[in-house]
Amino acid sequence: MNKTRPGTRNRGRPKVRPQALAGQAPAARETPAEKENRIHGAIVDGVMEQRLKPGTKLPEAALCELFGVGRSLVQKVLQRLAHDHIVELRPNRSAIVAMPSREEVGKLFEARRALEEAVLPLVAEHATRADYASLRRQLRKEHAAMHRYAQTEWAGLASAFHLRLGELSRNPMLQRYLSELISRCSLVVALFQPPGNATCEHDEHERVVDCLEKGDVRGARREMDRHLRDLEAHIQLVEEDTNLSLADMLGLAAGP
Amino acid sequence: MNKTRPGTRNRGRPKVRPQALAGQAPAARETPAEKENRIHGAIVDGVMEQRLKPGTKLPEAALCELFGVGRSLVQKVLQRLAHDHIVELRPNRSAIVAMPSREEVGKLFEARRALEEAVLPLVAEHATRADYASLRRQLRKEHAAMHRYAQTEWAGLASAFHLRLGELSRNPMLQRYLSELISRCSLVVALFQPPGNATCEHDEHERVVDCLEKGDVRGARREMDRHLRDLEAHIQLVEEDTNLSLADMLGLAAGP
DNA sequence: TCCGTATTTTTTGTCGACAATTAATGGTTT
DNA sequence: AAACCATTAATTGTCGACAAAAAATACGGA
Repeated sequence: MNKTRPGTRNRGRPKVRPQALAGQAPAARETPAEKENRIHGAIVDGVMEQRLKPGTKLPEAALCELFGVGRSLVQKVLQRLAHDHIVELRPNRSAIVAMPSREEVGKLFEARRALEEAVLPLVAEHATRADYASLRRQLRKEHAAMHRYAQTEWAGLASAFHLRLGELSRNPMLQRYLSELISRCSLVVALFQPPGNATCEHDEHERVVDCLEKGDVRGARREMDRHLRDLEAHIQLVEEDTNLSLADMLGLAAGP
Repeated sequence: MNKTRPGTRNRGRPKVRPQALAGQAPAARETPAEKENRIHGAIVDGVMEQRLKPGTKLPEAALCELFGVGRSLVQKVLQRLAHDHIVELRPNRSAIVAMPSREEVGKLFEARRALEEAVLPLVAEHATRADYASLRRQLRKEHAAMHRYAQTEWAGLASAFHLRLGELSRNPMLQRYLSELISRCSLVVALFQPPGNATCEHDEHERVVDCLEKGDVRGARREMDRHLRDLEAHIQLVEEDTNLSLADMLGLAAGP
């Protein structure tokens, strides 16, 4: 089901380029946690910016060389990524970038709607006037980016809005779950959305804030639900294959 | 090598008893995943049944000997437990059983209420008559256990009810989040509830099912909210220290 | 006796080595 | 050629070794 072209064998598969990490040398003294976050972040960024497409193999040895660390660390990071559903971890096989099925995507958005709505009452309960002001400021930036056609930036700001709502719930657990779902959603949105075909949401975010500020939680939930269904409706499935090197996908290409 | 003789300066701290794992010998051929689950399960059980109290240190070396595995596996399991917030992982220190603060407990229950209510509409949407029947059957068992004063069994069945609702939502992500929150709640409930002082919930679970079956989602949510607030209200904070051995806490005491 | 410091012991962080498993290759037969 | 099986190569699973960090202990002076 995966192999769309049965005839082609091992063509331009992602290969390691050992000198790639020279450009991104690790900082002077790095704490263990920083090391781990550097690797984790590099992979997450690669996935989010579509350099690492779903199904790409991530062999431990390659990552070790690219980041200049041992396998223990790489394994720990992969473990973490697997828990966030960013990579898929199969026994005795290379880890691969997660490729959610259409059904999973449906469930994913369903879960996100449920959680995002569940968070709104808490936001309304805790948010101060200053919080709303900062939300509005953020929305202005978002609008600006959209009209500048700065797509990646806009995408980032758009999910930042939802993440901020998670913060404003003042509940660490719900916030964490929500961020997880939002990340996964941006992943599939980025994935299934050919560049240039951005969902041009008018001001659905604004409407949510309007309702919240009026104290109309019910209305806010309704708007949010609509907004998220809109988002889901605009994605479409495409699958392809490139032959970039793994180092390139990770943004670790050697400098000039 | 390791000390084989009882410590001369043993102040009753949890210590390792190497022969303890003889009673719980690993099965003939164990797949890697099974191995991992065995360890994970043993610790989870230990925590859930209050043998492992919050703050108990879990040194890697001790766990290695107890379960007869290397440190890699133990580390992986600890990592996983940390992600579930069952243990706390501090850099360069032993992992300890998680000890949630009072505030965290509050937020925890808040999150659980939010999620548990968010799940109910989906349950109402997907559940068949057969599902409700099986729910009722489970409730009868629960009742029976309560009237038999089988506390641990009852506690297990009670959370099984909530877990079942998670299943019936037919949404893997929400189900996972909910299980996580439920586990943590049972942890603190078990923790803060002196044995014998069980919360005697009358039939709050039944009422939720009643509403669901009538299609009254709103009412179900109200009942669930009340039920969970009741539960939270009955816990109280106590902290103490025992001097059982780690092997005992893990239920790995030597056989006959 | 109490407190701050030096030393020893315990414990984790990280790595490479070897075994086990899976994928890739090559050769043989139909 | 295509399918099948044996062999080789690539990759993960698991472990113990060593170094670094923290804790526990021992020591010396006020």
